[in-house]
Amino acid sequence: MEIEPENHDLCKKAFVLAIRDALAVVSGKWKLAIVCTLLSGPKGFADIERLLATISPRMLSRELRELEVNGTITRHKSEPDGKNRKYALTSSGKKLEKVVFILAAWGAEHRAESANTHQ
Amino acid sequence: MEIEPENHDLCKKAFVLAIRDALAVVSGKWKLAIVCTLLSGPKGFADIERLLATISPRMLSRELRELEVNGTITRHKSEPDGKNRKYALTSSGKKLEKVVFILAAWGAEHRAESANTHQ
DNA sequence: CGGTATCCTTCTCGATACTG
DNA sequence: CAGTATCGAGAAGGATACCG
Repeated sequence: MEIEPENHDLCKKAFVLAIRDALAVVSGKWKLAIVCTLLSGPKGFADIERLLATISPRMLSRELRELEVNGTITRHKSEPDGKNRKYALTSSGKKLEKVVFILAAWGAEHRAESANTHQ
Repeated sequence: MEIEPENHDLCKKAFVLAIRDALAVVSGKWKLAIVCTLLSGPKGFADIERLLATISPRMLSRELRELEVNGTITRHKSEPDGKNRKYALTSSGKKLEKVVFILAAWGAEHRAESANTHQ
């Protein structure tokens, strides 16, 4: 992922693809929130549901499925026999922590800056 | 923006607000792309339209307005008399460059990692 | 506990045509 | 050049109820 500064065209194919991949995870009302809950370790459906408080089971189910499909989390049975499942971040998913922090840092700074006569 | 590692609850109010602010800019099909085109300097409507190639004037107009409202870009007349306008990043908008790169870097890594039997 | 099924509303985005 | 107006399709999201 090298981008030459003088090349104004950040719309290079690889760059655009990368951005799109990232946004596929980052966009969606609950995906990042779910990732955040999993940063502290694997969780069950009900755990996440409780942490997010206002999410409906339908949405949680859908978002989990999408995160699983795109390789951000895994779903596995916690007991060999059991019905209990746990969701956990993949190695790639764990690396989202950095992204989340950068995003939040910018968001906070942006909010502060906009507060002062938006300039 | 300090977050204690042992505190699993990244759903803290300030953190969530920051994330939401960031996503308000980052989400939307064209917003980040527009920001990318402006990283190399102020541009006119038609310039951006041409760089993004497939965007409709309606969407460009809307996305520009939203970015302006949320303090990411400014719109100003380039000539004192003129009708020509230029869009430019605010200082806060310029700082998005870092975010974009981190996002793209993660996206590229994620894509590569998912390619290998998704683990 | 860990989800699905159904239904409905709203928001997003694109196409196309037109304006000062 | 720099947009706005209108329309319509489809995706996103929520409420609620129910299932193994």
